Amino acid sequence: MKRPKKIRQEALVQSIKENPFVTDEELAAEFSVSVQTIRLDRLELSIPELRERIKHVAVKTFDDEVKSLPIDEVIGEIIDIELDERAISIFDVKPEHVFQRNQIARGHHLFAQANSLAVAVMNDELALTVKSELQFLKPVKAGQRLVAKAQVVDRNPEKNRAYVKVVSSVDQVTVFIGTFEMYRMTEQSEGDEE
Amino acid sequence: MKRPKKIRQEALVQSIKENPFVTDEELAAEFSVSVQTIRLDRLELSIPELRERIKHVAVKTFDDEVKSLPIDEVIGEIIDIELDERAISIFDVKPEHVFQRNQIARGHHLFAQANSLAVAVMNDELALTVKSELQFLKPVKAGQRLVAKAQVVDRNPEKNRAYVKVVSSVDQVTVFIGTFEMYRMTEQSEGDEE
DNA sequence: ACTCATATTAGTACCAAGTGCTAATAGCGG
DNA sequence: CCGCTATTAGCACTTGGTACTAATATGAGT
Repeated sequence: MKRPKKIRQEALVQSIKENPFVTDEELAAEFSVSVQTIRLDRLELSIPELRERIKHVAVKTFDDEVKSLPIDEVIGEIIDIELDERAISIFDVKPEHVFQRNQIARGHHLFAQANSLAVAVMNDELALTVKSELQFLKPVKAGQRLVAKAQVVDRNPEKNRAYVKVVSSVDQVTVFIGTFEMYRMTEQSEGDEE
Repeated sequence: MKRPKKIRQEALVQSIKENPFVTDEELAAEFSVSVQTIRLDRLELSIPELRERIKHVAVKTFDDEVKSLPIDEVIGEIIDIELDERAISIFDVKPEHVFQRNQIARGHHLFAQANSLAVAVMNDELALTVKSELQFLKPVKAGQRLVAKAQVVDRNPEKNRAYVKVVSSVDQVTVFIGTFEMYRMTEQSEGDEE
C-alpha cells in the first residue's frame, strides 16, 4: 500500500466525472474504504459534495437553455436586415465549432449561418431551402469572426421561389460563398405537401 | 380571499418554472405565506422539492452532454462504413431540429449529417469540404429518421481531391441529395495555407 | 524491534431542505 | 353562530453532507 491513496484518488476523480450523481457512501463501497476516507479525499481534491456537483451541472444546463433558445432561430447574430433585400449576420467561431485536430471550423457551421440568414431575409412566414451551391474558399479557425452578407438576387413569385446569395468573410477576406434557392411558403401552400 | 389560493398556486408554478433553484422559504417570503403553505401547495401541485428539481435539470443536461459529445464528431450515428468507399448514418429528427412553426427540419441539420458523413468516409486524417451542391427534395419532420448514404464517386489523388455523393432518405423516400468535393488533408499540407 | 509520520476509521455535533404527521387557528359564507 | 376550507405551527425524522476530535492502522527508516 505504497501509493494506493494516489491511485484511489485518481480513480475517484474519474468516477465522479463519469457519474457526478454518486454519493460518498456509494464511492466508499466502490473503493472498499470508509465514508470518511472518501470525504478526506474529496477535501484534498477540492471536489464538492453531491448536491453542489448536481447544482453546478443543473445551473449550466439552465443557462445553456436560456441562451440556446434565441440562438436556435438564427445561427449567428443578425446586425442588419432589410427584408426581401439583404441581411448581415456575425458568428464568432468558438472551440466547439472546429475540428479538434486542426482548429478549422466545420463546414456545417458556415452553412448554418448562411442558410439561416437566407431564411431570415425572406419576407415570409417561413421559407425552405430547395437547392444550394456552396464554396468553402478558405479555412476558418476558432477565434475568428464570420461576417455573412445575404443578398436576394432574384425572385420568381409565380413559382414561389427566391434566390439568395450569401458571402461570408473573415477580416474582409471571402471565405465562403453560398447560393440558395428558396421556396416561399405561403399560407395556403403551407403544410399541404408530403 | 375567495380564490387567492388558486392564483397563488398558478404564480407558484410559474415562479418555480422560471427559477427551479428557489427554496420553500424564499417562496414563502415571495408570496407572504408560511413555509407550510408552500409545502401544501407543492404537494397539491405535485411539484417536487428543490433537490429533486435540481437533479432533474441536471440529469437532463448530463444525458444531453453524453449524447452530444460523440455526436459532435459525426452528426448522426454511423451504422456502416467502408473507408474510402461508402458509409451510412442515421439521424433522428427531434423537436429541437425543426422550425417551430411547421415542424420541418432546418436545412443545416440535413447538411450537417451529410457533410460530416462525407468527412468520415474519407480515409484521411482530416478532410475539408471545398464545394458542395445540395437539393432539398422533400421536407422532413420531427420524429422521422433520416438515413444518409455516402458514396465516394471519384478521386483525384494528385490534387488531393475526392468527390462524395450523399443521398438521405426517410422511409426509403429520397429527401435530400448532396455532392461534396472534398480536400484530403495530408500531413505536409496540413496547416500551411491561409 | 521501535518510532514516527501518514493514512484510515470512528464518532459526535451540526446543517439545509426537506417529508410526514397532528393539531391549532383564521376567515368567511350561508 | 356553525361549518368548512385554508393557513399556520410544531415535532420527529431523513439525506447527504460539513467540521472537528480522537483512536487506530500501516508502512518505512534506522
